Amino acid sequence: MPELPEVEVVRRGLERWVAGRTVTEVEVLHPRAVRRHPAGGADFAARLKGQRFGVARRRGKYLWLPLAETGTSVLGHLGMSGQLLVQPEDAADEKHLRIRIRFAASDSDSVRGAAGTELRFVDQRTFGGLSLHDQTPDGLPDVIGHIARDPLDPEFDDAAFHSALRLRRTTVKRALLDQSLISGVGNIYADEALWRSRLHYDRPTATLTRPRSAELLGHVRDVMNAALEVGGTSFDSLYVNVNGESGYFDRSLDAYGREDEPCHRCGTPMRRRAWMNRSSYFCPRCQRPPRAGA
DNA sequence: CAAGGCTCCTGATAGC
DNA sequence: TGCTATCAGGAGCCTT
Repeated sequence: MPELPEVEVVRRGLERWVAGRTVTEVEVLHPRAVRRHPAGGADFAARLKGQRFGVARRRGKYLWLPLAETGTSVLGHLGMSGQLLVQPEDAADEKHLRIRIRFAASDSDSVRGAAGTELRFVDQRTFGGLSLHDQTPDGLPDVIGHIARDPLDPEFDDAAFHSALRLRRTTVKRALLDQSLISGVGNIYADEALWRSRLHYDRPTATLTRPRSAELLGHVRDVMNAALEVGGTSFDSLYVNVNGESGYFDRSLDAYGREDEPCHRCGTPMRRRAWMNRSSYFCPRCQRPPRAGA
């Protein structure tokens, strides 16, 4: 389940292996993978052919590859199970291969070690996809104008985030998952940051003091940076990191998936609650629910 | 307009 | 063994 750190790892892999390469052929193998491209798979392939990729960019969980000299970008979202893989052209197709992008083998294609490789979008559950969009003047694909800056963005405005929390009539975990308030936080890291902050997921955002929201934001950043450290190294190895598997989940989770296991802080069994068609994991002792009607 | 709920999808797993 | 039910979840879209 890729969240911001995993997507950033993928972005770095794309920067290393794909930037500067020229597309020669595009195969769309599943229509759902281009459903955000209204003109359809054939149009997507035709318009991409012959274009040269610039350096991959990211906001929250969205990433995009600007096409040099056109003012358009290939926008990608990995959804729940998406992967972008750089594979040798002769490698067997993955079971859930959805889109294949082949590159020129010309002399101008000077990405070190990338000769004979192609870019593949693989996605089991088909929540993710690729699409082509015009860019706004600030370089953002036009369809993600509503996505807020993410907490690792140097221009993220902490004070504005706090003000927005105070104004909202919602609860803290909903706010963390609201990509128009803060982007890049998914269910897993939301639970982790709330656990670290000793905040219950149902606490109304309007009750958060400035120090509390600052602490929460700090923990969100800590959790993401820790995951990035584990997954975001060694981009010289083709197969390891372009797929965004950080290995972080197995080792370092304090909340997510730990129902009935002892809280790493106080030993109380962790609980799971059905919440918004998914789960919230929390420590009933460290993360006390808000008073009814508070 | 804001808030919250529904829905898309496939594979792993549990239960009978 | 083989079937069915349940769960996982990002974010666009719809309803209230």
